[in-house]
Amino acid sequence: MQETFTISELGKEFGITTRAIRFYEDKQLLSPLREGNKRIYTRSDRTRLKLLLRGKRLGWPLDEIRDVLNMYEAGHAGELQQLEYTCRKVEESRQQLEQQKLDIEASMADLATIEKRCRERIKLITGSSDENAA
Amino acid sequence: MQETFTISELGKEFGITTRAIRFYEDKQLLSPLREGNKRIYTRSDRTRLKLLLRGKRLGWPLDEIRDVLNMYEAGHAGELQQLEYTCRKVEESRQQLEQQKLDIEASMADLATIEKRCRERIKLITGSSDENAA
DNA sequence: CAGTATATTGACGTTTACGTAAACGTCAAT
DNA sequence: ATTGACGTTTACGTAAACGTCAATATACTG
Repeated sequence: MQETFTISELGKEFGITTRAIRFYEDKQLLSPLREGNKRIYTRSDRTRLKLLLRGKRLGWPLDEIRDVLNMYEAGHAGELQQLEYTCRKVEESRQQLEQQKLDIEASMADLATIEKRCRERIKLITGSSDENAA
Repeated sequence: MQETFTISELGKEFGITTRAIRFYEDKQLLSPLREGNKRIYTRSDRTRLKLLLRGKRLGWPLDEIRDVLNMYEAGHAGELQQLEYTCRKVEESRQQLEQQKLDIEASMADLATIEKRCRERIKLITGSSDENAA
């Protein structure tokens, strides 16, 4: 694996535009190095981006994602206040995830019901009658 | 349980504004009856709203949620085309949910790591040293 | 050295999901 | 008769999350 990446490499890898990546930087979710004025992304930056996109797939707003991302570093913080704050935030996120988990279970069950009904009706139509036979 | 509901009843029950509920109607996610020009919501409408909000907690856009909601009725459809289309859509949604499930597992694991680090550091600070003792 | 590819920074446009206010109707209670 | 709580429509505003130029710089490539 490479040590560093360009913006377009990351864009291709994750299927997003460079505009989006710069936007994330604007919103303080990334802070790549500069070589001249070109952005250089480390493997750590790449990981942050990967985590960011995971958060997006869960429908989280960018500022929440930013907070979670910052917890990774805050876990090493020196100040008690900061550590305790992070702990609380972790709990919040955990609860959100639990709720989403429940929502997923429920949705899955519903989809299963729908699909079953569909398949039964399809079988009824295509199987038994001659209505549409050539 | 009541047979019907007013817009503000539903608003209160689910902690959303009436403006939001009307907006969902505008976007074809709800279609309450009218009594005069006042909206009357049946229990079925209420269920749709509940499912809608579940979709929102999963970060789904409203038009996707609308499609899923419509599957409930499409499951009873008469046309083969429609039934097969619905089946495909169900599969899509199922895959999305699977992906979100994976994302949740991964996020949970990460949060656990962060919390562990935090608690260890906190123990180090509050437990051993006299740095901040009165 | 002109051309192509890749990068940059603005600036403005767009979509989604509502919020907010205006202006009005309806009905019950004071 | 008016006040207050609820409802309505219409219209404009707004925050988030980018997309879409345009103008510019830098680098390599034939």
